[in-house]
Amino acid sequence: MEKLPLSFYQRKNILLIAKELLGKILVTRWEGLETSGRIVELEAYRGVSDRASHAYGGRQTARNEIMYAAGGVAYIYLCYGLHHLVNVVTHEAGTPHAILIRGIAPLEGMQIMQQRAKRKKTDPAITRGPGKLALAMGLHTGLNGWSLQSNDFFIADDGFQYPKEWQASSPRIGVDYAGDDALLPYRFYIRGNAFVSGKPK
DNA sequence: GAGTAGATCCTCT
DNA sequence: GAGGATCTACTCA
Repeated sequence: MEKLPLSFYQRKNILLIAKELLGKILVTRWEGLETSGRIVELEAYRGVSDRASHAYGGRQTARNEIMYAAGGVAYIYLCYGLHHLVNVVTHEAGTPHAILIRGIAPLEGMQIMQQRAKRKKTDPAITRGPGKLALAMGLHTGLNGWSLQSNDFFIADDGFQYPKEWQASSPRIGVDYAGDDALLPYRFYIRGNAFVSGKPK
């Protein structure tokens, strides 16, 4: 299992990177507790020309500043006041591209995730959906800007690949406010996987 | 099972 | 001062 190199994130084609991230493994190791999961759903946010992106029109604020950094770091922010959402920054420095991780299939540390989620009802799908996923993996806004080359939070490749016919794309979720850009097929997911958010198809 | 209200707070206008 | 890259739980059927 190998950590993805900076060169992987710093390529310019975010849609290609997003597709290639499907099937990769997201790993965190906080305080000796390792949790990991295979990425099965994500969305691309293509910087200044994408109305759904925080950086649309070249906006640069204290919150999204990290999107302008060189690829290979995490962009984590708070949404709706209570959910932490995890993004991977891509492209070279100065171009605010990011990929939102929306769903993973747990591999290691399932019990730790359950504990972190503190669910009333037992729910196996605690890593389905961006908010829950961040909670289960122990990710929060304090980790904004974290390098994915570190040893406690990174994405790895174990050689596994989902068959091409399982990979699908669709419009993104929850971005209706973005007008025509809400229709762009920038969401990539694994067809039929239980850890993909939204209605099963 | 489907539809919806409420939570909750940071960020930008 | 408004609204958001969400989720849960409650209602009604």
